[in-house]
Amino acid sequence: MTKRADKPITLADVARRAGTSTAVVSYVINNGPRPVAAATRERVLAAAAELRYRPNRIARALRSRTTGVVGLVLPDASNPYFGALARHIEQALEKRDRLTLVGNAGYSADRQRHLTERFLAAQVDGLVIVAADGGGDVAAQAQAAGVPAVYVHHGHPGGHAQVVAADNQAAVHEAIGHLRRHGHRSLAFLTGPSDEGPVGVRRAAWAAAVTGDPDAVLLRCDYSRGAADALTRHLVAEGAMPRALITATDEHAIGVLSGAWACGLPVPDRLALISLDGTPESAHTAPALSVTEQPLRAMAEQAVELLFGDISAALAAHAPLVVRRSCGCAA
Amino acid sequence: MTKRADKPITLADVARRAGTSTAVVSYVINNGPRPVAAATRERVLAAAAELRYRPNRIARALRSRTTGVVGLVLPDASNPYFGALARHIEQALEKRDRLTLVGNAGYSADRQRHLTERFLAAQVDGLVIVAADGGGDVAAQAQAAGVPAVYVHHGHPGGHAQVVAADNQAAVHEAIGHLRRHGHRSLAFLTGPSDEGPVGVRRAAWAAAVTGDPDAVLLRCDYSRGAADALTRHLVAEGAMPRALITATDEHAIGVLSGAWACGLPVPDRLALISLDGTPESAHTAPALSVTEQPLRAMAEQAVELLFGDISAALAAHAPLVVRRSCGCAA
DNA sequence: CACGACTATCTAATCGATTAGATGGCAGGA
DNA sequence: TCCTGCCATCTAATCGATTAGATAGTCGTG
Repeated sequence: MTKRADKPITLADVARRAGTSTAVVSYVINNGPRPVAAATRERVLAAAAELRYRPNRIARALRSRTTGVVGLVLPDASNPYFGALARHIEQALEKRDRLTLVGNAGYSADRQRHLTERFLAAQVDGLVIVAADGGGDVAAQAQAAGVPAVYVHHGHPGGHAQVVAADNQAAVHEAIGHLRRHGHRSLAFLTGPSDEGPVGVRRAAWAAAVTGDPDAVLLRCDYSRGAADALTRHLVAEGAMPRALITATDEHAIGVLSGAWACGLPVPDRLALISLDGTPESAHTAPALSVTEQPLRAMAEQAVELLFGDISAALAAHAPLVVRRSCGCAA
Repeated sequence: MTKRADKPITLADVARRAGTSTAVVSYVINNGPRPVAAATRERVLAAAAELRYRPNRIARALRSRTTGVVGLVLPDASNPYFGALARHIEQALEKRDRLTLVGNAGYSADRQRHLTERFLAAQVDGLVIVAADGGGDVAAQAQAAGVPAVYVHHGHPGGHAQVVAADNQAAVHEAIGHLRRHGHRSLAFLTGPSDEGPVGVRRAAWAAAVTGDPDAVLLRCDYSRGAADALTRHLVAEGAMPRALITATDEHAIGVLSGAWACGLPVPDRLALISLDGTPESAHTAPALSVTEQPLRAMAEQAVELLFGDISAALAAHAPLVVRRSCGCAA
């Protein structure tokens, strides 16, 4: 990266121009902590404007020990669920005048730890962690350094950091209830390879609700459209495709839709489908997905409030059932 | 945000523990600029490890005038195209040991400018700008402050910042050629409300290729699935739906697919479709979209290389045609 | 007219890491 | 033995903003 050419304007430059000390300039810029005479204030403001002075937040951060920057650890921003969540978190932080440092940790505990370490070195004021299955307790790592941290979407079992998540159990019950009202008695469930995190909660809620049903099938594949697509084609070819399915994520649901289309399996006529994420994606698939909609915005806002200590505990937000076409309801 | 409780370990603490001056500790931590005796180096390293010393990058930044942080200005991270691009950019920066500050400017020139201002105050070492239609020339704003900046996806007309974009014109030609080989003579084009940026290039390339064809229809709607969905339903209801369509973005294509499904219009039989983005989304729609695939990763890497001065000009990257189902080709 | 009580400003220490210049010690050559 | 060089290390200035403590003016009152 090319070196910056001209030296930037400093507080001292403005002070010189306005004929005051650096202290009064600082008082003017920050409206305090001491008052400044109106006339002087004018001169300072004018000088700052003329020189196009821009306060150096790094210097301020060094002195005040707070950077106004919050770190956001994500699994993968290109997954629309996490992308949307990230966007809402960034917005909630922006509203509080904080900047957001992001990092994608993928699904690796190591990279998660490494990223957190770098954020801590950068002196972030706080950390929002969107954890994937099986990471370490990075919030503890941050808290050991005196930096507040909260989890969103997925907490660390045994850790004592706050966690913001939707009420997944209620969501699953709504989905199951709805499909049963459509007359389905046997409900399959498609989830990821492990049972950690909110996805595990979802699976457990399903399992509890279908105990006693010998036909209740548990399917698993990676969290990707491609994997769900392939699995669907395979099941259809084997004649083993269930008639009603709940998917743990939209990625799964979209992959199933794609596989079903490729096999000529009509949805919802031959396959009723409800997904448990409800990202904005789900409204415009073919057919449109019925979902329980994770309140991403509310979750993001709660996480930030928690981080700032504005609230002391997160409420499990309700994930309402949004009925569209894939469950079998009419348009 | 709660204040941090215990005072952090500083270089001076390590020096005291190791029985040396702060200078040697610094030399050890940074491997230079002066050599340190092996025995001393050991002692310093040991002391640092015992105290769990973590260098304060803010202090380092103040002194060295470089923060190791790059700002990334996005329109909207929850749009999967931008989300995926953001992810690749973050990764390319990470590879060079830089942290990424993100901000979503929406589609507002004002918020774009505001965000840039904040990034500059935070002393970013550089700026990667993914601009939406109609923003101001924020790269110029950065360069005036001596901070290098590059545009990705969309440059600013008249600005003299570097721009990384795919070869959209070639992509459009490939798409048109492919649909013509399917026997379509009349090709419609769906784009956004304005003709700025790469989308404008795409539209212009289409317009040039279909001059003389009185049936070539230009359609416009907002960059959202919902808008494209609604437009499609409307056109089908009016009997005005074209038989072959190129969409400027995947968002448009997905909306069209969704609308077509809802109207019972079969794709590709009654509507052949090619989209010009080719995000990962497009592989798992129903039916799978044929696209010209924007080389997001290559674009992200070029942008970062450009920012660091590793290359002096961007090559318009090729956006290959990926044939799937929506154009009418068989699986 | 002088003194306390303010008000408006200035001076200078501070945050933590970097690094040029100063210093001390030891080896080898004259 | 003394000097030159070199190596390892130390001292202290520096980056830019913040802010407590010191210092000038100003006003009112006894």
